[in-house]
Amino acid sequence: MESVLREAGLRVTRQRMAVLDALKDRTEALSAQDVYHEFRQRGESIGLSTVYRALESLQEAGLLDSVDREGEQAFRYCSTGHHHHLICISCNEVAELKGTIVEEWVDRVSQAHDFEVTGHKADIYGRCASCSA
Amino acid sequence: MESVLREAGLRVTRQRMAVLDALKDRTEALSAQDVYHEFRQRGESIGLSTVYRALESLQEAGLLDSVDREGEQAFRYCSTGHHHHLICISCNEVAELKGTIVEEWVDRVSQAHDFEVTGHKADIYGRCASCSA
DNA sequence: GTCCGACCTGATAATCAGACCCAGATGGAG
DNA sequence: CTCCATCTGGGTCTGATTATCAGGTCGGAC
Repeated sequence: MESVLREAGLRVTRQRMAVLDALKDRTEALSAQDVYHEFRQRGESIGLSTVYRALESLQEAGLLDSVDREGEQAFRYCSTGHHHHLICISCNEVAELKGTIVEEWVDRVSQAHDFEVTGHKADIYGRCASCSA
Repeated sequence: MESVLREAGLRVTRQRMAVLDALKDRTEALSAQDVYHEFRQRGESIGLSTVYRALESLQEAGLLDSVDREGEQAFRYCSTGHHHHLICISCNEVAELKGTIVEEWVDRVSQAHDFEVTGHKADIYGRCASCSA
């Protein structure tokens, strides 16, 4: 686990490991505020700024994916490689979607419009099976 | 133009017409702040809250589409009917993309995951032909 | 193991989009 | 023309995120 941080050129600090731990083995997306409050409730001390920075650098390192949530950004520990998400707006559960259909669409339309793509969003929002039951 | 507002059950006010005018005949997306400052520079008086409210109701009425911009929401006057966008991050130009490939993908994966879809995002970001030149 | 500089942390202040409030203004139905 | 539900403005509030900066710590060099 530490090695991942090292490989990303990040120092291994208690806080970064703690943030990574908070997200590892979870399939929901948590916002910086969520993570911060979880630590606080558990009595662990960490600065809010640190949580924001940790999440940002872990995302840049490719360890976390971020998903848009009404007015805030949430993060999920995801497999490497590009993919999309199925996001439950009720429990924040996020399922990964592999596949290249979306990318093919992006390539096709961007070429047709002579458009230089820098990124795309393709996520699905709704209620997961257990929440809609 | 007024009729569109009426049909949407909205009163026809100077402010709403002005906001609609500011976006009509333009292919870029403008944020509430953008619209507000445009009015101010032109010496026209309008409240910021009013701009937010006007954009929101015009969007609900289906006259405007909104696109995500780094940390803020921007609006574009679009054709009716569901579609996606090609968004230039340099000049805010937004092109409409018709087609159903994305919708088919959404249907397929949501059924496979027993997921009740409430919405999806599928927009492409980059630089338009003239900006990347 | 010790040292030191670069990087990291945390508390607080600053920012920034957007929501809220409420008194006053005004569409538009009758 | 009247009336009132709706709309407006502006000032305040909120909540997420970023900036600042002094002090702390990681880890390569020795």
